[in-house]
Amino acid sequence: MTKAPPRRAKIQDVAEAAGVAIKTVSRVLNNEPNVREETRQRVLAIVKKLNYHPSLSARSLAGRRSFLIGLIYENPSANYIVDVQHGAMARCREDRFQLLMHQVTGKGEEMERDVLGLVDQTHLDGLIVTAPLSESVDLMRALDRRALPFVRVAPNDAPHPTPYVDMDDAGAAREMTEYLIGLGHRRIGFIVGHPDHFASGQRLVGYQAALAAHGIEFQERYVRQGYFIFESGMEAARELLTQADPPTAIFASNDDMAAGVLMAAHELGFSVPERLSVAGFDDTYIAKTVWPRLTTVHQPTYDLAYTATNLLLQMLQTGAAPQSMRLGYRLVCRASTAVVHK
Amino acid sequence: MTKAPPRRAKIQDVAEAAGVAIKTVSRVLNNEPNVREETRQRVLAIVKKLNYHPSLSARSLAGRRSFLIGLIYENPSANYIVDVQHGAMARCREDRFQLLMHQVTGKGEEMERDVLGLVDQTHLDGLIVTAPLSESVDLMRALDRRALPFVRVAPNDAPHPTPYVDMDDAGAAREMTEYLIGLGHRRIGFIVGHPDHFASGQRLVGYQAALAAHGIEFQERYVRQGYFIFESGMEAARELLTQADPPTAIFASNDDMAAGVLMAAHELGFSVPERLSVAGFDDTYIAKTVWPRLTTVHQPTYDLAYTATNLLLQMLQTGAAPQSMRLGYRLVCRASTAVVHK
DNA sequence: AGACAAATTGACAACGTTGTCACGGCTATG
DNA sequence: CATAGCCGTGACAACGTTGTCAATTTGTCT
Repeated sequence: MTKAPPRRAKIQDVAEAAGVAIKTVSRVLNNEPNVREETRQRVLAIVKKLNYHPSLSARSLAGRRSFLIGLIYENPSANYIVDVQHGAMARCREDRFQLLMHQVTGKGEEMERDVLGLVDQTHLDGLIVTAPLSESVDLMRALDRRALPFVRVAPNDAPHPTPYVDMDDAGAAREMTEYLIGLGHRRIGFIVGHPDHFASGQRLVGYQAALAAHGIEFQERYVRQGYFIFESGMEAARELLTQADPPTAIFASNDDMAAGVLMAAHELGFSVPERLSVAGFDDTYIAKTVWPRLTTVHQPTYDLAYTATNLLLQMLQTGAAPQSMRLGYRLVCRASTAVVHK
Repeated sequence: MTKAPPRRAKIQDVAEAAGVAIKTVSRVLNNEPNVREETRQRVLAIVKKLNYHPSLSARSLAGRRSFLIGLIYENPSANYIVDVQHGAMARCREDRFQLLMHQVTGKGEEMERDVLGLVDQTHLDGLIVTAPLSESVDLMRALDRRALPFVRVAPNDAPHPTPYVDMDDAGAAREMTEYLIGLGHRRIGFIVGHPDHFASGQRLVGYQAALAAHGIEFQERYVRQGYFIFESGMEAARELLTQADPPTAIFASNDDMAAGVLMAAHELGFSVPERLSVAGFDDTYIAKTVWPRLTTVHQPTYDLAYTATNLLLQMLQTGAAPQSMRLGYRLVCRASTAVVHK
């Protein structure tokens, strides 16, 4: 019954079985040139037969790289970060890299220590930095000092030679605002995202640009500061809706806050979308599960992460920094917005 | 300006600076006994001064363990899995283990190949298996064959010597059902969870037990099969609500499905909780963001994962399988349930 | 003081790969 | 027909730790 667990095959076993030197096996496994096709096939057959898998540790030690990539994030909504994780994971699998997720604790120096601790302990080959961590100049400098390749899934606020992947936040926000204007709305509330995020400012810029383009006066009283979380959206909406001449539409800088707006609207008796239109941003899972379903900007979260990981792997292989990329968005019109009420 | 990136300190550098052998440094770093306190302090000082961090690869290679733990999951809701991840991550950090998340693709044999591929390639020290993967007897056997320690975050349906961490699904479901009965409901709909999950059956058992205890006849027509996702809850609720004598309350086996029930109720004009009470299960983020907020069972997701990881690390250190554990739940009564309408 | 046990330390060989370099055989070139 | 160069291959030394075991120091008991 109890069979001793079979010893793991090592490169030597494969080499002996194939009648070649271990170095040749190594060459085959790493797709190095200068191996005769016949030899390559013979080795591959044995590898399969023995179910041989090279030891990550040995490879790392000898090859001076860990095949480990880090993904650091601060405190995003679960739906968002899971998409990011899966995008990065998918790309890593293609090249047999492993992904180490790391939720960063603290701010400022404490945050830096946390990240550098991870980097030092695990000897990562590269790092994927999500917003708003990507906005810390100090962190980027520290990573440079360690000569650690990294890419950012975030808009490039502070110019840095490192590549990044982003989307046109300002353009998307402008388009959404224009959509609301097109529905006849003139008093449009806006809830700003977390001040630590560069994207927050960009989305505000887009909102303002749309108003200006349509000759609508920008009014401070229709703008509130939020923090990308549900409660902050609810709170902001309460303030916006309880003033005289309340907005007929509210555009929140992400879906979580937009869901908060819905909650406040329900509490205050504003029916959506009859008396109040609500728009979100991101198109995360929550947008489809609240009632009414949210009109929002679809952000290609999965693809952003996949692409960022792709750039990072390119960097590791070529040693050179590839071009940054900007991915597209698209408006998703659902049930939370409608033509303005009389 | 451009300073050559300083070579990483290695154990030899520490040893020389401290005037001891590398083995002594190794002993200090691994908290091994038989090092004089004075020596220990001297070494630690140098370690700090040089910002020395042992190489994971070298440690793994020499020590024959990877300090890597896998966490595999299938396709759970984002809110749930993020809690699991963070619970496991927190415990890993305490012992300087790293966590490798892995979303499993496929079912049956394909799923097994996927998991074993991960295990073989990374040479994991241990694995955390979440439901419903934990229900595959074949997978568990395969892990045994590889002599890989693992724990399950799931109820123990198929007895296996490996420890698990779970909660009392049947008891919780029974309590929630009794709460609804206490509100005067007699026609209580129930949406079963995904059939692959053992917990689904347990929750149904709890529902049935509550009905029986209060002399309420169990009726098939008030029960529908769901799949733990939003759409399936919505679909099931549509069916339940459009029959003659529809239920006055619906208990969904998780929050995502309960949110779907709310959506269906809105569509069909059933106001919640006035005409229909709705209860969920899990107490994930979604329960607090839908309107009305969901009455649900709080499941200690984070703690389940933390505890499971703790058991796994104990296993790795002692070599023996520790006791399985059962954690507590609690009813969270919010706005989606009310006394039955006339 | 001497003898023995325990605590502390070090030398050296693993661990399983990849990098470097050398070697023989073959092909193309003059 | 010699010669240079490339291709395919292998021998062997890293890589930076931990495990083993022997050597040395320290402590304890007569």
